[in-house]
Amino acid sequence: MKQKNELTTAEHIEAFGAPDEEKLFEMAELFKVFADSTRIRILYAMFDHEMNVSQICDKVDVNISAASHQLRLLKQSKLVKCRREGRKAYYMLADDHVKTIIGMAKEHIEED
Amino acid sequence: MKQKNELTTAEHIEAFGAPDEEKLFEMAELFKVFADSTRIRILYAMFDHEMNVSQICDKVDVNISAASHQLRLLKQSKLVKCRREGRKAYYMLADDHVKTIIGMAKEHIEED
DNA sequence: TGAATATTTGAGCAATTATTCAAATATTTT
DNA sequence: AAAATATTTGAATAATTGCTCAAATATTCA
Repeated sequence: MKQKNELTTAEHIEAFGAPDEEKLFEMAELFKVFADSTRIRILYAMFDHEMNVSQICDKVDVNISAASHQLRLLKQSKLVKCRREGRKAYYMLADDHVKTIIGMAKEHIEED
Repeated sequence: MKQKNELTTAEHIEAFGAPDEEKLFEMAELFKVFADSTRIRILYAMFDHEMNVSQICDKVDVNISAASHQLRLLKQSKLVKCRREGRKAYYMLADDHVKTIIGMAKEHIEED
C-alpha cells in the first residue's frame, strides 16, 4: 500500500519536473508569443511605463494596424493588460513574469 | 567630460535592460526554438540522461526523420550537444540554461 | 563484400502566421 | 451632426516552418 510521503514512479517524475503533454503544449504556446521580434519590441516599449498604441508605434516603428493585431494577441496570452482613457488605449505588462522571462533570454544570449 | 562610473543616457538605458535591436532579434530567435511542442518534448526526453535518436523517438513518439531534423535545429541553436558512439548518436542538453529557461515557463503556466 | 542497423539529408506539401490595406467602430471636439 | 483622432477588425498575400517520404550516408556484423 502507498504510504504518506511516498511517491509512485510517475508522481516522482512529475514532482521532479517532467510536465504532462498538456503542460508541454502550453509551454510551447507561451514561448510562441515571445518568438517574434516585433512582439518583443512591443513588450520592451512598455517595460517601465504603460504606453498607448500610437506611442508604441512611434517607439517600435511599426504599422498601427500591425501593432494592434499583436497587442490583441499579447492580451489574449495574458502578457499585457489594457486600460482605456478617452479614445486612447494604454497597454502595460500584465505582471513581473514577463520581465523575468525576457530577462532570462537576455542573460542567455549575453553569455559566452 | 565623461568620468569614471558615469553612464551616458544610452549606456544607462542599456544597463537597465533595454537591449538593442540586434539583441531583441536574437532573443526572438532563441524563443522560436522553444516555441514548438515537439522540440520541448525532445528536450525533456534528454532532461536528466543523454539519449540516442531511437530512444528519443520512442519516448517522444515522433518520426525518426522529424526528430533528426529537429535535433539538427537544436544543435545549431547550441541547446543540445551530440556525442557519437558507433552507429548511435547520443544527444544531451548543452548546459543548464536550457533547464532554467524551461523551468521559468513551467512556473509561469503553473501559477494562477 | 553484402546485409543490417542508425542517422542524416533534401524535396515537396500543408498549415500557420506576420504584415498590409481598406473599412469599421469609438470617442472627442467644433 | 460632422470632422478629427485613436484604435480595432477582417480579408488577402507572402513567407516561414514542421512533417513525410524517399534516398543517401555511416557504421557494425556476418
